[in-house]
Amino acid sequence: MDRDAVDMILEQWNTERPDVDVSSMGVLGRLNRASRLASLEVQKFMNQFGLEPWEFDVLATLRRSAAEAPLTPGRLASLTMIGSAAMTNRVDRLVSRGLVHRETNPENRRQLLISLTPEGLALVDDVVEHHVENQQKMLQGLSKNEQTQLANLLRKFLLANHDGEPS
Amino acid sequence: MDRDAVDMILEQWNTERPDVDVSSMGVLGRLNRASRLASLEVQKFMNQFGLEPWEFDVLATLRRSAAEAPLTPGRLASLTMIGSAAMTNRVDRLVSRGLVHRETNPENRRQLLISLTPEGLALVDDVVEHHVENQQKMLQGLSKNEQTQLANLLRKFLLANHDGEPS
DNA sequence: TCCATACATTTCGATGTCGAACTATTTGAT
DNA sequence: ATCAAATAGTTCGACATCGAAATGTATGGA
Repeated sequence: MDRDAVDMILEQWNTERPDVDVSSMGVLGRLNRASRLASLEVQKFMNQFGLEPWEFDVLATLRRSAAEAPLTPGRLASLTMIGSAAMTNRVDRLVSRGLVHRETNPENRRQLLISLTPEGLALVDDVVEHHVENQQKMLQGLSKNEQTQLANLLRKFLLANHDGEPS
Repeated sequence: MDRDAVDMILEQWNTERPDVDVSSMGVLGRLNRASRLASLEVQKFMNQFGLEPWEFDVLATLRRSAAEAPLTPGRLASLTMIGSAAMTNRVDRLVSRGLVHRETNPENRRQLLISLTPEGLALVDDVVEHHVENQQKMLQGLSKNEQTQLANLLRKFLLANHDGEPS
């Protein structure tokens, strides 16, 4: 098996601090780098469609939740893992691009309900197909079996570290 | 095996768009979430030592490279995966905290050489020990064997996607 | 030797996020 | 029925990053 940049880093640590067991960096360092690398690729990909990754993130969250009650900014924020202040900003921009609707909930006038416009729906339905194709290209270095293994190990990590969003 | 948040997301997609194979999201979605989760934990951990993660990142990069020629801002930037403009800012702050030294290279006055002060060295040497302990705690949901598998799969992903920094 | 080019770093303007303070609405205890 | 507390969203100021332009230094060919 070939060596990667993290192998070099671990070697440096073992030279400088042989008393410290840095094997955990072999896992978490690669986790970090792999995620960055994938995000960069998604950025390049989305830009081809005139989208920023955060825009797709919101649109896709709305699209896949179609069966549920309409989403509020707060719920959208927690689903996309950002603060509510940032979601105000994101919704602003998506509204002015005509991709989502923002209307106050008549049954609870503290909340807003965010929904896809026909344009937003058509866009996300188109982009998501190409997006998963692009993801498959990123994963083609791993066999289908290895992909499943990787997903399972990451799930285990997530569950062990209390991942999960509030109701 | 228990279900996590990503399982729910995949299920939603399968309901809304059964024509799209979203299994790649099972891998890359978890990769993203796991990395975020780990970064948040590192943030909390570093704050206990009065450090921001980016500060530790720079100090640790300097520390583990001690055997090599001193690092320039540009090299530091590429090793820590940020732009050179951001590294100017980081070094500024670390200098004013007295943790690193910045001096022009007499042999090439375009470059600067960044080095740890005694205070910076002592700090990073202390923190890194606790840091890896904290990382081990994050990984304790996985057996030693599973940790190795995970590292190997991530390495394979990284190599397949041309990770690696310029010389 | 001169000067165009390459290189290393910094400055500048723009962007996106965060936490805290603020406004508006609802809920629940009395 | 009233009002304090809880909830939802927005505004504000601070901060770290980015890409592009600017500055300063070195190199190599004529």
